[in-house]
Amino acid sequence: MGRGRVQLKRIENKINRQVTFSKRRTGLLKKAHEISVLCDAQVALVVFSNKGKLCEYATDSCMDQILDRYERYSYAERQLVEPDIESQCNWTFEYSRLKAKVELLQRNQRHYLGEDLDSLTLKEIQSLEHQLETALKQIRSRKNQLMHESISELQRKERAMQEQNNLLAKKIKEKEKAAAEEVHNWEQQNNGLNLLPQPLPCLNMGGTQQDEFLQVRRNQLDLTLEPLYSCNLGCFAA
Amino acid sequence: MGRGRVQLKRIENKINRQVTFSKRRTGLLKKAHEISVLCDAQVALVVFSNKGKLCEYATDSCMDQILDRYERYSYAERQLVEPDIESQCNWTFEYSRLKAKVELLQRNQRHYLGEDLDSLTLKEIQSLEHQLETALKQIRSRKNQLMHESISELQRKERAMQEQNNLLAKKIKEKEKAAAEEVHNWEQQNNGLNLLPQPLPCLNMGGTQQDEFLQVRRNQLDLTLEPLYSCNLGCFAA
DNA sequence: ATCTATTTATAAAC
DNA sequence: TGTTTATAAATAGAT
Repeated sequence: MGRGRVQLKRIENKINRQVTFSKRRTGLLKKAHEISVLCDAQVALVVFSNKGKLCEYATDSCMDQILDRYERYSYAERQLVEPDIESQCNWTFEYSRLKAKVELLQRNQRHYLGEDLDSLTLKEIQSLEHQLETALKQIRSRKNQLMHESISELQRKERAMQEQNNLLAKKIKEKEKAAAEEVHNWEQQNNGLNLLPQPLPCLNMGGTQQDEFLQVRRNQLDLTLEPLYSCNLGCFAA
Repeated sequence: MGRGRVQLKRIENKINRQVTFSKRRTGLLKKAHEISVLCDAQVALVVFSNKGKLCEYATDSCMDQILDRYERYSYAERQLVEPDIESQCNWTFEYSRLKAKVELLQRNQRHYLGEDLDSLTLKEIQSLEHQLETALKQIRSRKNQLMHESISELQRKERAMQEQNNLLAKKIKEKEKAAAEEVHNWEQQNNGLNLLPQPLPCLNMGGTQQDEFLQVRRNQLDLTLEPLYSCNLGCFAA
């Protein structure tokens, strides 16, 4: 929307990116609010600009409530078997243990994402770098594998479709031939005696009769082929 | 947008509301994705229809990460009010929520370390690769910073030590000079008369007396210098 | 789901 | 950031 068509691709010009961000953020928040009101939906929207600035919208300003609901909803999906059963007495301990674990994991995660590095020593940083390099190698290897698989699959499909196309082309030819023969029969039945005396070129015949005949023949062919073409297009469209 | 102007007010007709919801939800998700890509922003969007159906969008499919970031971001603001207050009754829920969180974090961690990749789609793998590349850039940048700091620090130390060395060298020279003068005095006091008649070369004198004297002088110097050298070495070793 | 008339959103320019 | 304007997109209502 706007004077130029827009490509879905990072805007490289920093100024433009910032301007567009600002405008679209406004639009996005507006639309979030609209759907929330119009359709009675509960919406939570969190946006971090690439500079890290936070901007949020939540229906009725209940961000936490909605995120809680979200987590409940998605945890329910993730959790097939819940543990429970822990005896009451060591819950407190278990709970704080888990809490500590979560904090540690989150700290690590931040490091894996290149955040919060100031707390690390040079040695730790180097180790982290090495870990991520190794990980990246494995990830790229897996990516390549998946891409190769995807390519093979596509090639397989391509071959299958090519075969199907050939088959369809063959069918079309057969139909054409059949139609041509039909016309031939029709010629013999209706013009047989008239045509027989003229097997040799007759230069002064004038195109009229011949042309008319060809036109009729074409119309027949067209009518015959039309359903076939439709079918073919249908196959491609599917 | 559309044939009629729209009022920002709950659509009462249930059918229309549902249809509008469906259309606008699509639009909203699209716009969330667009701003995310175009402006390099991180977006998390959660929508519950009024029937309770969940629909979500998150940049790079990292909903949990973004919500985590959000919580960290807004945690600072909340910290004043939050903690305790949970009544016992929802401990069970809290506990399983934490447990699920731990599992999720561990799963992510494995991915960040390049393990357990088979469960990811190509798209997810690519997103992971991109995340790690970004992280690695930041990590390397931090590493460089630390190394530069380290280098500067070492250079500073080097300069300081150089100065100290110069100082020490100067002291040594002074000591040498002092020692030489002492010797000179000693010569004058003890050998003054004997030496005066021999200012001219005496080829047959034999080195004994002179050599002995020099040896004594050296010992004096050595004794004087030893503690100084130790100190100096101590500085380098530190 | 598909089709349009219309309203909105927004890219570019200032 | 705010305003303007030409244009692209979204979508309300109809089918």
